[in-house]
Amino acid sequence: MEEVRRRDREGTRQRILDAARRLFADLGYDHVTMRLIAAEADANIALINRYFGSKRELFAEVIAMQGRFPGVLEGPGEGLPRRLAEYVADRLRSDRSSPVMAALSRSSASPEIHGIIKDRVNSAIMEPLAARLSGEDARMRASIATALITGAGTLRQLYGPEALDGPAYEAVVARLTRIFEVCLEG
Amino acid sequence: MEEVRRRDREGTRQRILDAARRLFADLGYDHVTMRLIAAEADANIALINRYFGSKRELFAEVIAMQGRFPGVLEGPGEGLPRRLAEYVADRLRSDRSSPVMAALSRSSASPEIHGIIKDRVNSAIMEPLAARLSGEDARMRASIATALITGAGTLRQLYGPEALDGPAYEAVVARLTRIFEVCLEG
DNA sequence: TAAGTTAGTAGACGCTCGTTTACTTCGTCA
DNA sequence: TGACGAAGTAAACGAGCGTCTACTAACTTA
Repeated sequence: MEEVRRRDREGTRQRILDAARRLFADLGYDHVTMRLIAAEADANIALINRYFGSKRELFAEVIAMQGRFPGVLEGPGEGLPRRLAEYVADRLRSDRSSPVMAALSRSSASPEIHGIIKDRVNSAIMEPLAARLSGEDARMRASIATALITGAGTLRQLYGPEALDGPAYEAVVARLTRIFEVCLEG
Repeated sequence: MEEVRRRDREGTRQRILDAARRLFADLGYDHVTMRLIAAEADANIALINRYFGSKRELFAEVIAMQGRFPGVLEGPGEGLPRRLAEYVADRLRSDRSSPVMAALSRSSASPEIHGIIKDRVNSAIMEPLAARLSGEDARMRASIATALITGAGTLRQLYGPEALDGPAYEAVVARLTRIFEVCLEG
């Protein structure tokens, strides 16, 4: 009954990348082991380092994949607080929406990859957000918004999908929209 | 020149506890090793488990120590947003103010201590904060405030003490105060 | 079909982790 | 003074980690 494995370099590479993205998002950098990635990808552990060099470089490649977040920053400026609010509310109830952001906030305490995370937060959130803001202290306001976004991830991790299960989705979005308005206005 | 160590059970226990509090706040649960705690406390590694049982139980004892945060929630209700804003602004510039909170947000991805952290966030922040709020969705508003507080810790960890070094301290506090007002009002 | 390239595999390497055991030394009190 | 309890110590345990090497077997090409 043993299935004979077909050789497929690109396919195997992709399976490893997919498994790593899922696991890093769920568990964070430290708690994902090479053997766990290999098992989840149904691939041999030695192939991970052959295709990606090291665990650190694999994480860097996962993080470099664009998540959904860039979509939030596009579009008209007036709807930005609302789109940020929807993004945060989505993250709070179902996690799967942005695995890259989840991996970022779950791995921020690992010194080995600190630079990778900092660069990605800078280039994907902080800088594009600050560039959209006018008035003084644009970077400060962008930082507070970033804190709220990442904090939502931590909260979700702590309490699970039912972190905010009481109120209706629309009430959460409305509250967050007003907060982001106050946060971002010049 | 070798100093002869005096036997001092309580003193050694306290040195271990202090070292653990510092290290857990700086590095998070996973990246603090028993040997690191022993070296920082200038104590033998075997004494840690003799006095505290295990690394996990030592962490629980560190977390159970009351930090400065309860002071924020006391006092008149009208000044609450301002006090929360000052607390968050303090955390963003100098870290030492609340080691327990720092340890919490830096260890939130460790499944081994998930229950400890969740219980502490609940009893020290979420529930007392929600109890102070009137109107509907008190818990939702408390959760958003908690997300902002913990997110500030993550930001601080990512960017260091200069996370918000541009603007004046007062400007940061003013902005955060307005955000917490919008966040908490019924 | 034979030779060469390369995807895939098994297993070990050196290291660090939390924890534990066996032991030594200090201090106290009969 | 001598015995005993306890504080402190050194070293090892087994397990898990990321990484690497030697090997097998599938596909390609001449």
